[in-house]
Amino acid sequence: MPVAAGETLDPRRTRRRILDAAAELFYARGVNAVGVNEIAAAAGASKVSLYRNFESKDDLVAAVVAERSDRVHGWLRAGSDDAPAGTARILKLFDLLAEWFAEPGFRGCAVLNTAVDTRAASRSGERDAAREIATTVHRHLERYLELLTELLAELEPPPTDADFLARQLLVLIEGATAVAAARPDEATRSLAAARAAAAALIAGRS
Amino acid sequence: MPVAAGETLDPRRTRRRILDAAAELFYARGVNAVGVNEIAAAAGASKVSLYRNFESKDDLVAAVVAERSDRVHGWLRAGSDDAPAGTARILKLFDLLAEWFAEPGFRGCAVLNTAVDTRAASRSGERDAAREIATTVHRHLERYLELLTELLAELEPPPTDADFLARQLLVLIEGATAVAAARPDEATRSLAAARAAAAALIAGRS
DNA sequence: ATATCGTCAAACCGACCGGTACCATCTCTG
DNA sequence: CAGAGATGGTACCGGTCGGTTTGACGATAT
Repeated sequence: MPVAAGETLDPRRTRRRILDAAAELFYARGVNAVGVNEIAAAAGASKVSLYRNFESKDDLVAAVVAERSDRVHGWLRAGSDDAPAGTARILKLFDLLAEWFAEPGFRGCAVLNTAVDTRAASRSGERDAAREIATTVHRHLERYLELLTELLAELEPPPTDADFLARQLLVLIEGATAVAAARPDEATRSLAAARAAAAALIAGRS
Repeated sequence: MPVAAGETLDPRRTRRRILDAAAELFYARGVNAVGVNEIAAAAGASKVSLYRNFESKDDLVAAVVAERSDRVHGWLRAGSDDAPAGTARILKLFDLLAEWFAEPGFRGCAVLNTAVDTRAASRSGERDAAREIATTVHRHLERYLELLTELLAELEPPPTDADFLARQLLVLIEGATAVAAARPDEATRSLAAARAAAAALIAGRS
């Protein structure tokens, strides 16, 4: 959820501004509750420019969620490799999430929220963009598993059931995110519980 | 997610049919993707009847989600008290969820999904119904914590940190639900991971 | 038989939806 | 300077949204 450091803020590039405005509005209010007119206005762009850069609203949604997934994972990887390898590095992920959850505009995992918003379309394979969104969601979770599996492999001794343990940690992360989104006032408590559970599971690995 | 046994199926009561139709459509496609016309048609009722029974669409949504929360918790309590008290009864919750996740129309937790669908409205306290929805979501999670705390108290010896442990189990449950909703093909695996994590946390309680 | 109640279909309302056409403007490149 | 391309403003398209109105129909109870 952090603003990526390396990206240019407003180089007057229309597509960039539209993507940023859409990401913010979609995250705050949901894909279905935000119209293209409002996105264009918030981006300081015209609707024509929006449709010159994106085939459709669904296409814009797909682009936004893909970028969001990239940013989340880039942020997690960048933020965790400071910590010493091993258990500390895994628990650092939870500390990073704690920062995010405490931010004012926190509304849960943008990727999974978008999956919920577009749940109807992404099933029966109607639109290309809808399927693209579903693919991004799948990939988002898989990248979580990849990251967790890598970090688990750094343990000494490495766990024999790294895949299974990684999935448990993923469930803890997404569970804490979902509960925290529904109860922002208890976000810190839910994340602390998840972090402690992660530590206990790692310590008791087989 | 089961059909409640004790309720009359179709006693020609209009309000009942509207609630059932709305619940099904909302769950399958999301609150924002279903219009009142479609709900009335699916219920075999007229739009006038819908608006005689509910003040607004938001009011209907609030009624649907409240009923859903009741049904879920009634189902979990009824299904778990068959199992012997102790660890088995807690793990029985995960087995019940496993059945649910395997059903064809599974789309995640209806209550949390609705919270995501209505995330914009339920914040700034605009509509009464929107706040009612937020309250139902809060209560839904609290009932989870109450149930888990009760079941944990039955352990021998009871855990000293039952509240904290209950929150960990809640995170596992909702995490597994969220991940399973995004990846129905891996729903069973995610839930198995959550169940094993729950067992480990309970076994290692302080 | 009359009155009441809930129901129905259909037309209708203003607002907004996603998406497009048209044209004036601006800014880069040559 | 000239031309090309991207941009923005505005009006517009058909369709759907949540919600209301009207008037008739069929019960049920007095």
